[in-house]
Amino acid sequence: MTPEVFIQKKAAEAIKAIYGTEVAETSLQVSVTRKEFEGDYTLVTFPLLKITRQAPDVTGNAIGEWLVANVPEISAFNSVKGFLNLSFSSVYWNEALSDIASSGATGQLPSTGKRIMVEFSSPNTNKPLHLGHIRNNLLGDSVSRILKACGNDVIKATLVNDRGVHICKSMYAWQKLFDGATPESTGKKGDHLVGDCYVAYAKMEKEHPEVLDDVHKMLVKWEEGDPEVRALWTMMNGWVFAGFDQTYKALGISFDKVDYEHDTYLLGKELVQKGLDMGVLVRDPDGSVWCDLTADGLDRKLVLRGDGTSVYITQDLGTAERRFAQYNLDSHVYVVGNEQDYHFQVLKLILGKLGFDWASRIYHLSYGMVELPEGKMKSREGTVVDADDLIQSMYEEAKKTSEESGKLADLSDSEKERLYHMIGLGALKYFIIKVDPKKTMLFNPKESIDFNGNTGPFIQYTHARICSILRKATVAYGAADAMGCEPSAKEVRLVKLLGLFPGKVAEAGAALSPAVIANYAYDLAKEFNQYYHDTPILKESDEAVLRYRLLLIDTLARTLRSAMGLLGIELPERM
RNA sequence: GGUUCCGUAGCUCAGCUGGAUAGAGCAACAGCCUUCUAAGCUGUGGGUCUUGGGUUCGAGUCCCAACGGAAUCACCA
Repeated sequence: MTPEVFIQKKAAEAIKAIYGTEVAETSLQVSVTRKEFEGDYTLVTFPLLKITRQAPDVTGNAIGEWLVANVPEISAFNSVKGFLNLSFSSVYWNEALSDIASSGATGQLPSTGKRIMVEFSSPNTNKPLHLGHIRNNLLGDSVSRILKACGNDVIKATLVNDRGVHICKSMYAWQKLFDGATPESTGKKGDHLVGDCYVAYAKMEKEHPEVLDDVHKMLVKWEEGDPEVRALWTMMNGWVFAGFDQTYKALGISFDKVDYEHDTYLLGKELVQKGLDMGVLVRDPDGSVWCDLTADGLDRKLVLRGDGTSVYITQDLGTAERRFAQYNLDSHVYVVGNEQDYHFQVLKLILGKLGFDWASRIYHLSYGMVELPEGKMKSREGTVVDADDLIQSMYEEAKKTSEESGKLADLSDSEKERLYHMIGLGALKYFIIKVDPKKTMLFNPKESIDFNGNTGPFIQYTHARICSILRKATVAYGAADAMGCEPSAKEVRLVKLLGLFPGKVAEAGAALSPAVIANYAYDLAKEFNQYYHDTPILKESDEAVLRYRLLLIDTLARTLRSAMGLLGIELPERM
């Protein structure tokens, strides 16, 4: 039970005892006491004045006195205007720390028995990944971890967009202009080589618009299974996949289930027939099939062309149906940019009309674009921030900063490599993930991502500091040592923060927002650094206090690891 | 034009289901390393929370309108 819920319960008892009125526990407002005031938690008494028919202070004092007299955990109170500030006893905080320490501070919530699929990344195979994809990948990966911590069975899925006009364009340019170049012959990463083909094609089409006809012919041949076109397609996609794998590996991202569009693009047609039979969909005279959404405030939406071929949404309908059935899903999260808000609105509506009750349990995690100071990234204008380049430059930055500090001279080269990668990636991931997903965010390549202040490396550094102390400690300690000390105000603040973790995990899961966890981890790290600055730990002569402090910071380090782990960020023991 | 999202310090961002004097970081300035890691800590300056109404004991938060920005409204994906 959280302290807030505990107070709600006890305050309701107090009101019943004093005023003889039953109030719903959940209607009582409890919050953390602002630091300018004495106390740990605050009960807002304004809403109760209707019941008590007394002035705010009188009401506050009456309830406060009852709580102190009848609830051992509550040791003191003061009432300021409509705010009743309550202090918990040291014993209460010591038990709280003991509980957290013995549970391991993992942030894992009890099982819900639900299975959720999270689809993210879903790249096109005609160009390398860029910063926008990084945001998608990090959000998807982190939300998967968070939903798992919320007690769900999570399946990470991606749908590779490996067929269609876009890849034919790259293929066409390669045939015409690249003289048999391969990743091996050019030393270029496969996805980048294919990306170059795509750029070359765009240029070619601008000068000779007629080449588009050839590309369409190529697409028709692909659909007919023409061996030559298929062989080229297989080869070039292979290059791209190899390149993507490398980038995913560098980002520390993986999938449980990979779908390919060449397998799924024909799905959904049976569903369209079902919709027609149900009368949910209508066929126009030209043979095209539509869903009328005007009653829902939207337009008519095409779901099948007059010639019987699918459009984008057709396969999405079919893929969703297949996934829910095949995996017995309870819900499905799609991590897709907010440019597709309309698409998902339509998708949910149509699936609902087709009679699937799970349609309401489809969630579109709609995230904002990453913009540069000069505006949107445009691949045609060469203003995209390439994922591989960015990861590499973060590594370089981390290496430079670490070498300047000179603290790691005794590490082996491979340990250093690992550490630089961890720090560079930590900086990048945190930078992106700390921002509320739905907001458009800004990235300025000229001011490279910071390593000071509210950043990933700050939290990593805090962790390394704690580890350094724990390494030097010569006494053993355990959860029982939580009881051995009268905690200072700062220690109480830390324990209070530690206790928030499970609630933050739940909040982040409900909101599909890893940013909640990122900001929490920062608060923890910040609070620790202040504590660290003016509270000596290893020099403490009272052994009971020393053990208490070691336990406290150890629990802190564990919580930081768990929280940052949910963001896919590792914390080093030294840096 | 319709729909959706956004607007908080010079810049990048927090602000939980409405609660006390709106918070961090960066940048600027001033301090703190013979003391557990200075990627840190402390302090100073910086705000009519876009604007105007409304709801109520109480609004950055909820409602309405205006202004500003973004996305989308394809027989593209």
